[in-house]
Amino acid sequence: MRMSRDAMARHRKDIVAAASRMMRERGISATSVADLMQAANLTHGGFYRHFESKDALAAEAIAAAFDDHVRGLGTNIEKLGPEAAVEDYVGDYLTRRHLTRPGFGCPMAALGGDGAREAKVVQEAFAGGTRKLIDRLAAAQTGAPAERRAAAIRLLATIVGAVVMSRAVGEADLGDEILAASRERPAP
Amino acid sequence: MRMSRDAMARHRKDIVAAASRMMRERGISATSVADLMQAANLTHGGFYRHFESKDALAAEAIAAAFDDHVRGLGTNIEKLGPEAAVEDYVGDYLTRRHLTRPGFGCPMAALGGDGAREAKVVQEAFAGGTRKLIDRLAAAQTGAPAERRAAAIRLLATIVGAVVMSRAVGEADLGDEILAASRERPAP
DNA sequence: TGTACATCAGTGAACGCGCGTTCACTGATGTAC
DNA sequence: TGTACATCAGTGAACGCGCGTTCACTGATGTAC
Repeated sequence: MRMSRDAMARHRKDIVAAASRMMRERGISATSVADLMQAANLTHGGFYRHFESKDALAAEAIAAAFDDHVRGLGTNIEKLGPEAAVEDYVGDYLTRRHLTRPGFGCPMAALGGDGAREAKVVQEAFAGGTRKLIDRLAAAQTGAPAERRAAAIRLLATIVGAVVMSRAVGEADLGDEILAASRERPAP
Repeated sequence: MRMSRDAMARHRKDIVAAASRMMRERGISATSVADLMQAANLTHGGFYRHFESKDALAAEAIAAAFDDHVRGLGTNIEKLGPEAAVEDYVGDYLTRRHLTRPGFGCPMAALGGDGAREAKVVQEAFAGGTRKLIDRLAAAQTGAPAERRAAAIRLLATIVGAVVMSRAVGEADLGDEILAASRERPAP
């Protein structure tokens, strides 16, 4: 039956939230419309009242994941100051806890590999989210202002690569070695 | 009809080579058995005379991709010496040419994201290949011997992350900025 | 070395299954009066 | 404010499609004699 506008808006958010988490856990194509609608306590038939296609939802889910991720970093910068916040961010990023809970972690580490082969609308969500994340990290960077952005990108590349590799190898010892080596940063 | 042992061995290699390239281009699950058998000039029905399952082939294809990749680096080390070879390796890695030809590039950058959700046998192939790549890079590293392995891992993480991010955003300008920033290495 | 025959690599149709998407239907919501 | 009714969010069956895997069959290969 017809739902109230409020209920519909709530359902839409539930679907995006379920997709944001489930896609980070399983990958985009391995997340079926039926599964995620069930996770949002709905049936799959109603999906197309909210989204034009699965791709359109994927784009929104990824944008939402980046927004959540960047918001966490921003909150910490306000609380701890830029230097300590970045240190915290990297420290949390390169942990076994992050490795094993991709649904709550960095969308680039969880889905960046998929992104290369996704529809343009999905890649645009990656681009927008990545810009926001780089901007935040660059603003929190110390060192010569002209170099802050490049340093932020390099830092992000290192931790994304470390988590992708650690997850791919599936071996606790090799994975931990990769995390540990990436945690040590060479003296600037 | 029955094929000679030589023909069968050739076909097996053709299948692994086709899978190694196609999986890096399309992802593991998006590469269908029928498509890759066709790429190897065979029909899909014969697949199971060679491999127990698609997962078993994926593991072999990834191991082969790492072997090719590591062999290229090793050849360069012998030709140019460790320092110049690593510089060359990183230079080639962080190029638009590498971005756009994943089928011939680093298997970790192309498939690492998929690896997190694959069967154990596939993750073992990632682990084996990653160990070989780290070993080669570490041996070619300059600086304090105790730090060489960690430095190699950090370097690898940075370039893998840079390529994953560049491919995911799909935008030439942002992608190029990520490559360029990752190319500049902070003074040691 | 020659021959009879068992083996088995490759073929192509078929299997069950899950996918994204569509659709007729239901009944509470929102609106026009 | 109350009422009649058009709208449409959600349901669940159905659609065509491609997937990994299986199987009966074919005929060249490899082997036993």
